[in-house]
Amino acid sequence: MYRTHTCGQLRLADKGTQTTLAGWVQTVRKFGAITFVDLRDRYGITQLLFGEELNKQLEENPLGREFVLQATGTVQERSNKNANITTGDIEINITSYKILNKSAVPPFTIQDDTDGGDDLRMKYRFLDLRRNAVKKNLELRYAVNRAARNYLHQNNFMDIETPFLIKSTPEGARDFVVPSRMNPGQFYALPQSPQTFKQLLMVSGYDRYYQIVKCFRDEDLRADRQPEFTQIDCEMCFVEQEDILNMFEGMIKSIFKEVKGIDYTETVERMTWEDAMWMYGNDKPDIRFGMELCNLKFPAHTFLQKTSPYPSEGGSSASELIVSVTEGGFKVFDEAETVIAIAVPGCAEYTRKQTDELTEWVKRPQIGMKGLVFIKCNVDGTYKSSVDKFYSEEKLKAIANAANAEAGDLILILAGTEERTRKATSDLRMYMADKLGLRNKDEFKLLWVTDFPLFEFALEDQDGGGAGRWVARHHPFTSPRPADVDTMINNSPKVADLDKYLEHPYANIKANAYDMVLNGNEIGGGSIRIYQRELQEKMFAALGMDAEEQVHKFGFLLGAFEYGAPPHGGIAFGFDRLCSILGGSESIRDFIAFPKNNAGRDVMLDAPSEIADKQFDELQIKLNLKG
RNA sequence: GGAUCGGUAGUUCAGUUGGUUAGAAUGCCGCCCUGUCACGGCGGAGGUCGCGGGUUCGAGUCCCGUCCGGUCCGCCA
Repeated sequence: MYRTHTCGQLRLADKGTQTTLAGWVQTVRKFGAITFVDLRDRYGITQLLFGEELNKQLEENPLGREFVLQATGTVQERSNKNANITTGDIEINITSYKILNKSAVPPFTIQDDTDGGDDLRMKYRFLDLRRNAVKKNLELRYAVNRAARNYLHQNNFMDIETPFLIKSTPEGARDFVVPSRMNPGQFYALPQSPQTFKQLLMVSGYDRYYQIVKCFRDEDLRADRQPEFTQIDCEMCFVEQEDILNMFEGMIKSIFKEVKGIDYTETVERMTWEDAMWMYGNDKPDIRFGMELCNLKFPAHTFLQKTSPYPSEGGSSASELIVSVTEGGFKVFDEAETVIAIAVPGCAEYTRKQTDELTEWVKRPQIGMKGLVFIKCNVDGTYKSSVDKFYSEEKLKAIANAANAEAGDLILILAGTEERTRKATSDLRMYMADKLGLRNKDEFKLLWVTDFPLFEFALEDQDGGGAGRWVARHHPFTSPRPADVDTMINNSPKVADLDKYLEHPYANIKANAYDMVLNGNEIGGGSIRIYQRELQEKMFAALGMDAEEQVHKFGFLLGAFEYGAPPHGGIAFGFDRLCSILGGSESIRDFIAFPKNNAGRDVMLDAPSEIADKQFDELQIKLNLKG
């Protein structure tokens, strides 16, 4: 037997117990005739005391950091206790020990505040995983996994595995492909999600399915994006959107309760995609704080005209103004497609240096604005702006009112083309919220965003000269809202005038789809699916697939829909991202045991790598590298 | 595909206007120390300044290229 207890187990109540521990040497503190050793395992750290005799043995055979040690002795009370660790009241008076294995000097310290950089830690990930900080993240991940499984099991969901070697259907993200030796010249694809399989399982009558499953996408990475990632993938039969939303906000609340001890009792807020874009400029708004967008000027885009929470005063067809900003002779506003303001609380005292810094921030290429207009709403009721010579104090006050600004607030205004300005204002809102500490990582706020557009129109040539086509915003199996089904069936997807694609009936079709948003992050998304062959064919056709291609790519699904496919829908949660948000981290890599770097490489394995000529021969594949 | 920041001791970093032998902390090695827990004291070793080229009397420092890493945009149904 290697051990009788773990290094996190023994307490003062165990005084006098004979024990054998096994673990890794964290530190060695030598004091002439006695030596203290901190022994670490997964469960904690226990102090070992080597007395005079054993100390002599240690001098002949010294211990080093990360040596694997087995030690036997008696639990005794410490004369100086350490309140920082759970075993701090006791130590083990060692009577015998054995070095089970030596260790090279590790390239960085195995401590919470390690001296190792990310690069080095990833190369020696097996050492990094010994650190408490990383271990806690993996423990949290396992807790989320358990909580999700418990909830889904209690609600009759059944875990069914689906294949990883499947068919390539390059609709959305790029597929990772795997050559088939037995079928030369042919390739499997790794699943971007088990989407079609879970729908087939619904056709098969497994009315509540789930899987915590790896998915693969061959796209460029980010701090919160990995080429292989894990989803909590779910599907249900005989449900409407409402049923799904209720079931899965239940799951998230259950996870909050079990993992974080948080009673999330309030109803999860809901918002249409149009409202989200209008009020936050973003389809995954962080609603823990205000600073909603104030739309001072905007083009006649469809989504803006319908749900404006600020009813326009009369309004022309080109732009509807809450407060006219086109009367002051300020060219930037006069010529802009869109002008949007936000009121930043309590920042009216910003200095010239600080406002200049904000201007530089919005001018960065990633944001891409040409400048920033500000209005200071002074505490004494006066207004001071960077456009004083164009606008009267009354006008500034009107803008401040429209933006819900209070005395002491700083109004920031961006102007430019619709899409860019809306996104930039949204980014600026998040940036200011971070600056003001309004994004507390221990505060959690959920939101359902619903009624996404079913289609997006993709111009193949950015200058507008080339062709364009409809693409599915969610995926091609998403059903339209019941109210929009007829619009879809009765209209041709053909767009005659590319400049006016927004006037095509398809641009207004909304999907029976929903995203769950947590603190400004999309943590899950799903939809009610199409389950009739006719509608699915219409959808494929709208995306530019002719009948032959449809059968070639998705014949199995269309065929299945002819044999009693039930109404169904589902959702998939980004498991890694959910864990990182619950753990208060920006990066999902911290919650993955063996992550890839931002070039998709595993720096520990040094993968991907070249393969042997023999392997190419067996696959009958030849390389044709460019450059 | 693009933007941007970084690469100097095992590690984390500093290095002035281009100028003597490239520094600090920590880790490592040796000696001392019976109550430490970030132990302490004394001493020591440790460098192809990512790589290649250029400018210069002289380059860690300036220029060009390249490789590696971080972040972001595009992309991610």
